[in-house]
Amino acid sequence: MALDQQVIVSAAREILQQEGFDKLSLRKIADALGVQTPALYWHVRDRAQLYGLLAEQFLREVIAQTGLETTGRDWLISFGTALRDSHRINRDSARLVAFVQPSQTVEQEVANVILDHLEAGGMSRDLARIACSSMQAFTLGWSLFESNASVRPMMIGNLDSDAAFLLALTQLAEGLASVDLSFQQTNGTKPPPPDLFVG
Amino acid sequence: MALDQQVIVSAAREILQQEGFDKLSLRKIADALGVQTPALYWHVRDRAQLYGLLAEQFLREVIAQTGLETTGRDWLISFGTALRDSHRINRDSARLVAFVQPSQTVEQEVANVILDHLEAGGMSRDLARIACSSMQAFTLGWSLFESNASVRPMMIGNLDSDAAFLLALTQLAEGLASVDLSFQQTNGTKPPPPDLFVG
DNA sequence: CAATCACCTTAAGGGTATTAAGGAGAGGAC
DNA sequence: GTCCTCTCCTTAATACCCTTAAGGTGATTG
Repeated sequence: MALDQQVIVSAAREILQQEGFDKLSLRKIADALGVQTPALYWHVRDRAQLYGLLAEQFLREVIAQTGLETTGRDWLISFGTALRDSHRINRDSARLVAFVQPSQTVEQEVANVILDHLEAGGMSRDLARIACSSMQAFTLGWSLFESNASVRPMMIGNLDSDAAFLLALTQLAEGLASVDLSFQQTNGTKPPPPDLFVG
Repeated sequence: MALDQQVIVSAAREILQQEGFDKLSLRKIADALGVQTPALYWHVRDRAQLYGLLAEQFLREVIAQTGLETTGRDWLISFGTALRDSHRINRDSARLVAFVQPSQTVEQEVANVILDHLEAGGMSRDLARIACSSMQAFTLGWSLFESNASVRPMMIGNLDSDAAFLLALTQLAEGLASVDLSFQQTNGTKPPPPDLFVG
C-alpha cells in the first residue's frame, strides 16, 4: 500500500479508536503501516497537522450526517446531536479536537457550509456564527466532561446522560433561534443585545 | 523555600501562564524551583495529579468569585462568566482542564457547593446538575474555540467575542431555568422532558 | 548515641517528535 | 543506453519528555 496522507490519517484513526489518544503516536502509526517514523514527514508537516486532518475528517462526517431540517432551531439540534454522536462513536475525538489547531482553509470551508444551512433556515449570518460556535462549544465541552470518569458521576448523577444532553442542547438551540426571530421581526419578546460588533 | 505540593502547583501555574501548556513540563517546574525533577515525585504522584491540582485551584477561585445571586438564572450566568474570565486570564487553562482527570473527592466537594447554590436559588437538584454541567461544558468548549487561532476568525468573524459569549450563555441559562420553573409550577410553557432518569 | 524517617540526589530506562543526510528507484532528456 | 533529476523512504542523530530505582544527607526520635 503506497504511503499517502489519507492512508496515514486512516491508520491514525484506527489506533485512536483502538488504544485512545494517550497511546497515539507517530511511531505507532508508522509501525502499523510497516514504515519508519520519519517517512510520515514526507506526507505530513508534523504531528499537529496530522491530528488536525483527523479532526477535520470527523467534522466533515458530522456535517454529512446532519439532516436537512429547514428551521434554524431544528438544524442546530440536529447538528449538535450528530456532533455528540461522533464524539461518542469516535473514541477520544473530543480530546483530539481540544488538542489540535485545525487548518484554517478547511475550517473556513466547513464554516461556510454550516452558515449557509443556517441562513437557509432563516437566520442572520451573524447570529448563525454565534449559534454554530455555541453548539460546537457546548457539545465539545459536554463530551469532554462525559468522557471524564471522575467528573461524570458528580455532574450527571443518576440521570440519563443522553436525555440531559438533549435537554440542555434544546434549550440552547431554542434560545439562540429566539434571538434570531427578535432580530427579524423587531417585535420579538427579547431585544437584541447591544454592542454585538467590535469597534 | 521548602518544597511542597502547593509550591509545586504555584510554580507550574507560573510556567503555564508564561509559556503555555505545550511548554509545561515537570523538568521545567523542577528547574524553576532549583531542584531535580524526581524530587517532585515525593510530593506529587505523577504529572496527571499535578495538573489536576492546578485545574482544581482554578475552579476553586471561580467559585469564590461567583456572586451570590439568588435566582438560578442569575447564578448560572454569574458562574459561567466567572468561569470564562478564569479561562481568559489563566493561559491555556481550558486546554489543561480538557487534558486532566481531576481528583474525584475534590470534584464532589465543588459540585456540592455549586448544587447547594442552585438549590437555594429554587432549582431542583437534578436540574441543577444538568445546568451546572451545561454551563461548565459550554464555557470550556467556548474557551477552547476562542483560544484556537484558526477557528476563531471563522466562527466569531468580526463580532465582539465577549458579547457573543454572553448572549449564548444567557440563552442557555434562561432556557435551563425555564425548565426548572416548569418542573416546579407544573403549568410552565414547556413540559418536562421524558425519561430523564436511567433505568 | 543509634536508628529511623523525610526529603532530595544521581543514575538509568524507555517513551516521544523532529531534523539531517543518504540511498534506491522511476521517469524523462538527449 | 546513459545521465540526471525528482520522489519517497531509510538510517542516524538530536533533544526533549515521564517515571522508577537506588543511594545519600540531615533532622528527629527513642
